[in-house]
Amino acid sequence: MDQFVSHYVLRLDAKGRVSVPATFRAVLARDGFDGLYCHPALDRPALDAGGNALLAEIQALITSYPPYSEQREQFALSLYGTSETLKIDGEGRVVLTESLKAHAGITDAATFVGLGHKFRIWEPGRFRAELAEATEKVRAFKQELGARMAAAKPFGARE
Amino acid sequence: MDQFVSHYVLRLDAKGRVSVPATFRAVLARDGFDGLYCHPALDRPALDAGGNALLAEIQALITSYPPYSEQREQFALSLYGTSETLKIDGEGRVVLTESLKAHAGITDAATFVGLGHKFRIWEPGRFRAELAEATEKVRAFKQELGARMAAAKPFGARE
DNA sequence: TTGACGACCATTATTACCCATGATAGCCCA
DNA sequence: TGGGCTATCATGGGTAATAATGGTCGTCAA
Repeated sequence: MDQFVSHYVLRLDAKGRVSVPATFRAVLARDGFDGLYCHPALDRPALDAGGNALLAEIQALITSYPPYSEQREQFALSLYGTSETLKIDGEGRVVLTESLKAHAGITDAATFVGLGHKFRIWEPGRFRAELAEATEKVRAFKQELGARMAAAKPFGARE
Repeated sequence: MDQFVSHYVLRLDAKGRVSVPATFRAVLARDGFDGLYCHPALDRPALDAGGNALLAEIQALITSYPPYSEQREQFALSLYGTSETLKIDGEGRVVLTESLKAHAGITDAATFVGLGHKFRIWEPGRFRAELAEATEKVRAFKQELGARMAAAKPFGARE
């Protein structure tokens, strides 16, 4: 598997260390990124984290705006400027910086959530609320979902 | 056969392991997926499971929404975030996580139901009820279908 | 010199891996 | 065509490996 899936709740120890889930570490290793790239999510009290795939996505977003444009400067600042490259120790743990923890409201535990090419880190209580809300909205979309899938692929299509 | 068909009731052992039906394992092997991709069904107390075909379907759904859109983030969260990639042991068994079992109400037995490119896992009692209800609806629908076909075309017409 | 950080080592619970058994179904051969 | 033989499957259990977590001890820098 080369995607981040599932979610895990892990605790921070007295030194602020928290284990990156072993399955996520395996994806990072395959991705070839040494360490963990991490930055505050743009519009949520959570952290985006990942490896080269996440970096590439950010780069694509920034370079989609012309050089020296306001948007480009602002995206570069708020993404690159707030990013951290965290070291992963021999046991697979990282130490989140104070500003990262503050943004997400993380104190003694963190929920790691796979989103495919990247994953997100939440304060567990906030994550439960976010998941409940997203699940609710996704259910409401179910009708549209059927229509979209029919348009995207012919019936019975397989890979 | 490269499709999941038929249904099987299998028991969980004391360690929470349950055998994936041998015929389903054969389909997974052909599909090339190592393990079992599994997530709670969106609008049913059951689990969707499968291999690359299911993963590709989910990926197609998510990427059908524009990057950074709210809908894409919500689908990614409620699908990837709640998914698990379960390992299949040497005897063809998996252990369902607590959250998966809770969603489906599975305790000591599970019904595996083939749905073509994926299959569904139910608590056996709930599955019987679901099947009865579906059968009822299909009967009603078939009557309507017969009436529509009769009205639309002469006898013996084919495409 | 004190506090933060990195490199190790320790512990425990869970998980993955291995072997064993009973039942069943398919097969071969008389 | 009946009878046994064998392969496969579901199931059960023991053990080794791994993950998460906690702690210790230097080292470097403020």
